[in-house]
Amino acid sequence: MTPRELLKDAGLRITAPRLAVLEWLADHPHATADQVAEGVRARLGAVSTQAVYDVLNACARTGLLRRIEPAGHPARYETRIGDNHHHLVCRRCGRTEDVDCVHGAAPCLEPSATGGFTVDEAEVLFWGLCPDCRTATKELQA
Amino acid sequence: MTPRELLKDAGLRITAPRLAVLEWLADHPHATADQVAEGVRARLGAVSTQAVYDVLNACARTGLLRRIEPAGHPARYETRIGDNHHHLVCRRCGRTEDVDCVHGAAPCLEPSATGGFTVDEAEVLFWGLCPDCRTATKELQA
DNA sequence: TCGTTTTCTTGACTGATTCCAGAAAGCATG
DNA sequence: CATGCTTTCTGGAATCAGTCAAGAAAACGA
Repeated sequence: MTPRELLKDAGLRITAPRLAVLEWLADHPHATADQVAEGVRARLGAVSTQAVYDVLNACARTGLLRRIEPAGHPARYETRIGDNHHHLVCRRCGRTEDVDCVHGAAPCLEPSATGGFTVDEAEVLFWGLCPDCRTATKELQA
Repeated sequence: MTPRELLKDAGLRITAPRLAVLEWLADHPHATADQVAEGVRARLGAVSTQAVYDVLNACARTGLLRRIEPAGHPARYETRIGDNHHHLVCRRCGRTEDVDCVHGAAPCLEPSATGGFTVDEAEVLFWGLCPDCRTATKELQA
């Protein structure tokens, strides 16, 4: 589906900032709001920060985008949705990559005891160092 | 081990704020920095916010405390460490509860492809609504 | 084309957390 | 049990990601 169709189906108005955000994000997964704003401005010229946040929030709310919020790092967004995959996050730079599920379909999706909670999502985050940061850290220590 | 011994073994100086934080947190798991500060002040009198953050960071760094940072909520701390258990977080109020691992020892600890990352932790967070917030939400809708 | 509704702009604001400089402990040593 | 070095605490300013609010501008159903 094109971004245009996606917006329409989600009941959102079709605007230049929205199209630009969705298109740019399709080519640059796991980008931060800041990076999205930069990318969108490169295409459209001036776009307010607020507009970018509005678009990201509206799309995340309607399921067009998925938001990942790794502890200690700004949120990142991706257009790959619908398949519950997980993420690999670099502790140092926040770089994020997709990880498909190991144990088949839905791993760890069932907590052993919900304590009365109504669970609607299981989030799995793998923490570590990306290749670049590993190299950088080693050099620091040497 | 007493808080005193824990600090000593970790190579941290034994100070009133540190003892108070560890003791209070042992009785109040999953507390936020704010709640910890309040609890500590109730015992010791004036303690700066900064001191509380310093203690929490120092203890988290040396492994005496575990920090949980649910997206959109302030960080929470707990003294239950060493057994890689997971958490159940309420989307609405941030209330956090422990969840033991379903699939035996280390579930989902192995991503299918690390993409060059060095993984050192697998974090699993279950999102949902706690009993109180579920009730509150229902009432709102009614 | 019009009027309603949503979205965008600008700018101020918030909440959690960190940075900084100096004062006040802790503790290994003599 | 003094001494001095080092870590920690205080107080206050600053940061950062993100939100709130009011008015202007654009979308789209009729």
